[in-house]
Amino acid sequence: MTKTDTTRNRKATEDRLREALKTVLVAKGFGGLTPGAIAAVAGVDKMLIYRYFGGLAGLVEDLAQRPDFFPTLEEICDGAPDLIRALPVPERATKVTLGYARLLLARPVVLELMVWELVERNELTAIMETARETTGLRIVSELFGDVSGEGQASLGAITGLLGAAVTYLAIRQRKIRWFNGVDIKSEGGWLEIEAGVRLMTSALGQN
Amino acid sequence: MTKTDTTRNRKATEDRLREALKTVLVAKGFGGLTPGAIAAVAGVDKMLIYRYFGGLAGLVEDLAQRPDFFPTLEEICDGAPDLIRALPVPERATKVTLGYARLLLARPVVLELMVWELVERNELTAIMETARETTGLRIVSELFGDVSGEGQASLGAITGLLGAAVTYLAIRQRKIRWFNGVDIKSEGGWLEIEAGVRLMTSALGQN
DNA sequence: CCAATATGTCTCCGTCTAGAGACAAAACCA
DNA sequence: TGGTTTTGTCTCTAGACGGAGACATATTGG
Repeated sequence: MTKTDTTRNRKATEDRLREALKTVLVAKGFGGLTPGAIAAVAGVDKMLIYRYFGGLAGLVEDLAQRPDFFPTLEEICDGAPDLIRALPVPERATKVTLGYARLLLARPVVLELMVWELVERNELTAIMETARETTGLRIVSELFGDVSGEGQASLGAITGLLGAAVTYLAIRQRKIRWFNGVDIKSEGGWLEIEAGVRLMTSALGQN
Repeated sequence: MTKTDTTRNRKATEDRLREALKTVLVAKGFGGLTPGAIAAVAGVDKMLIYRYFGGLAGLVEDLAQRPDFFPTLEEICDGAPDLIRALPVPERATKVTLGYARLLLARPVVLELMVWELVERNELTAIMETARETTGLRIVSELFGDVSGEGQASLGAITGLLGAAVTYLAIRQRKIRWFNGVDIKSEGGWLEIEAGVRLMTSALGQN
């Protein structure tokens, strides 16, 4: 008889801890991410975090390395990368940038980990950072591999600027509504941003 | 006889604490910013932070509200706002964006406080945030007040995107060298970024 | 059915923290 | 000079933290 009970069930307990990790991250931020807080939310003893995951770092790493955690190429393209690749470069860059932004806005846990990367470098943030840098480069090359020699500017710098901008705004809107007069917590604000991105990408791919 | 001694001199002690605050902020980040750590660097007792500044919040506020702390309009324009205002919009936006970025890169303490704003909202970050939002808007209006109706995109969204991008990259380069294949810790990387900004601003002001 | 193992709880320790309060000594002032 | 104020140090409390270890109980396998 297979166990689906919730008592004395390791898998279920591990899942409770994983869920509690996300809850605590969003509620208190990474600064309040303590074994005691997670265990309290999960309703178990904090010692199980050490026994099952080797500690807090192991638990976070387990979460961050799930394939569905960080935005993927498929998600950014809404499942149809070929449709995106067929677009002219300015519209392609706009769609990808905003698609990425929308995904980030819908993933508060990811945003919290991305802030953590900006604050300190430890075993956790190092793992997340290298993983995402390589996948990020792959996504750019798969979506813009045909673009080359944008005047004096490299492809990495251009896509990086767009990605940096929306990443910053997505992170910032968690705590602060206004940035430079734009309401980054509202749908209208992000429509303004989309128009801005469209304008700034309009010069792309015209060499 | 005026006191310039360092013992039993309140003003000198206050300055030691102010300097120690900056040292600790850069060395340990805002997470390690404790009264004990600051007092240890300053070589005085932590209780003086409470007595002279009303606590840690007062000390940080004292630092952040110095007029020469955050980048000003004059600094961004390198002392000649009129020269900047006379430039065509694309070059103006490029120069201002990069000038702002260079100032941030040279001010690690400011960067640390800006990360803090992204992480949590407390009495300190609230003060810094509102102060900088208003001055930021003023700077944009003074430098780009003549620009209006950029197609569908608002001025705030465009300058906001540029500012957000370089702010994120400046914050990120403290801990992580690479972003999207660009070495944001090197001068060469920032020259790439400058070229990218120039390309993206080239469509501005052509309506 | 009984022993071995897996699961979960509990207590304990050493460390760090913010901050109050008592105290000592130097400076200032009448 | 001697009292008052300012400047600085020291001790103390109360709480949170990571994490080790002992312990209790449920499950499983022979």
